[in-house]
Amino acid sequence: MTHRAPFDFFTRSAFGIEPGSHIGTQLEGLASRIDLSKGQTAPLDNRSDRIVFVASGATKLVAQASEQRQQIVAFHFDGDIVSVPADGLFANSVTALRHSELLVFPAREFFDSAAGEARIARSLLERLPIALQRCRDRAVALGQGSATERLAGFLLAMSERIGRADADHCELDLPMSRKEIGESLGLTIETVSRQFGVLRELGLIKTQGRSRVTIFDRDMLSRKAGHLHQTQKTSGNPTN
Amino acid sequence: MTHRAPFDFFTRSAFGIEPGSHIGTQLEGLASRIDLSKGQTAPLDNRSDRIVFVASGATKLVAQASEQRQQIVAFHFDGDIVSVPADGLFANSVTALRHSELLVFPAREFFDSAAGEARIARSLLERLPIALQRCRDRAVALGQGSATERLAGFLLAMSERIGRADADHCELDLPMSRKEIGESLGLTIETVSRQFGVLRELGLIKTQGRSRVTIFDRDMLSRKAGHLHQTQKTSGNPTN
DNA sequence: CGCTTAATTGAGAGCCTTCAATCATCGTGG
DNA sequence: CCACGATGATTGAAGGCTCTCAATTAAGCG
Repeated sequence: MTHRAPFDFFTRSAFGIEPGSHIGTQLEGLASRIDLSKGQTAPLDNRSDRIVFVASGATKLVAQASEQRQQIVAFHFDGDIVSVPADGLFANSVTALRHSELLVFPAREFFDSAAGEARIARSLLERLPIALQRCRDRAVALGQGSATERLAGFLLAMSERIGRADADHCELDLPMSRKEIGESLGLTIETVSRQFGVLRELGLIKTQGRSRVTIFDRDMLSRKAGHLHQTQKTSGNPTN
Repeated sequence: MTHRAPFDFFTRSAFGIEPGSHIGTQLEGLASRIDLSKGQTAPLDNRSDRIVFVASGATKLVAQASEQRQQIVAFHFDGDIVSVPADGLFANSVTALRHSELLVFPAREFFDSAAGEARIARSLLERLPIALQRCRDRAVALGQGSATERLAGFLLAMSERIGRADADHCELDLPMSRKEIGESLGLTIETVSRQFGVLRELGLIKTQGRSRVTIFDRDMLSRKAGHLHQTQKTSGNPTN
């Protein structure tokens, strides 16, 4: 990738605008390009909000309360846009799970520019509620779900984002360690490992090596995750 | 309030635009006005996303996995904008904690209109990341925090949104029951009650009746919540 | 003032965590 | 290509925190 390839990918893939357009150059002026190798943390100024575009790679967004206690708030992959707030209740940071290329924007200026361009604004208004919904689903899982349910839900979510569906079963190469899965689900390494064992013995998944997971029965896994199913969906409420 | 007062309040307070403007009428055409009394659930069509504006009152956004298991995803108050997705992993609903006036928009059309109006787009791009951040903070609390930490964090968050700060201490009238607090924090009624007791015996709060809470020591409460404090904030990282 | 519902308090059970040890994986060097 | 070492993952046993079940007390409304 040349030095400006990430930005072109950004404008095109994220917003469907051609590089070189007025708004494109405007946004490019705001961007800082960052290259992270595995395990590196992006040097973000935590005094104001940032918008980070993951051009390639895989990253984790980490919230840190104390030195010892940290939680992974979200994982992000190629083409994802991440909203990274200034430190609030917790300190936030973006760390690469593998080599990643990022574009970093100051949030305020980015939104100022984006708001004036209908196409970009529309795209952001499309993406942000999705991120919000992902976060809510996670919050529900963290609040209500058992360890097994959390891991089942995690595997399903990951398979939808980075899985390779192959007929009935689905292959998955997890770019994160058990420790990181645990930090994302609010569980310990050991519990995560035990739950992998549970799902394995139920015949729902197979694991090969540290990162390869094969999902045999998506539907049953979804049931184990405590997710809503067709039969139990609230029947259409006509008003509105 | 007259029948169109909520909408005028909506355009003005949420976006700073005057009623009667082109975009104002356009949005008004999309809106359905809903009046909910305490305990009532908004009759939302769960087949597509909605945007709900809480003109007055207090509401809870509930995610329901099964009949028995439901979690409160967020509370909303006067002037809040709520993004209510179509049923995904869980079914979503909006229920009034007390009498509330809502404006309901179909999300797609709402965003289509909003994207073309820089002022509105900018305002939404301001609000959505805040909602996202609130959700993330909750997710961290649910994933990592003990029962005491969760309640402490909850009380702080509520005091910031609906508390009356009075010199050193802060008074709070909680519009939700212990059950609803529990459903929001992923705890049982009993545990919530016990944690109120813990915070009370620590001298951090006082409770009067079912809903009145007085916070004596915000700072200590914040510490109990496991939140980041000035002394432990990561020192400014200059790059970017 | 009495009744209904919500909140508090107590005792025991279950799930996850913690601590500890063993095993597997994978990158490295021979 | 294999052996080796380091790190990550798995497995086991004991303890703690929250949940469950049950009873009592308090609050708020008619």
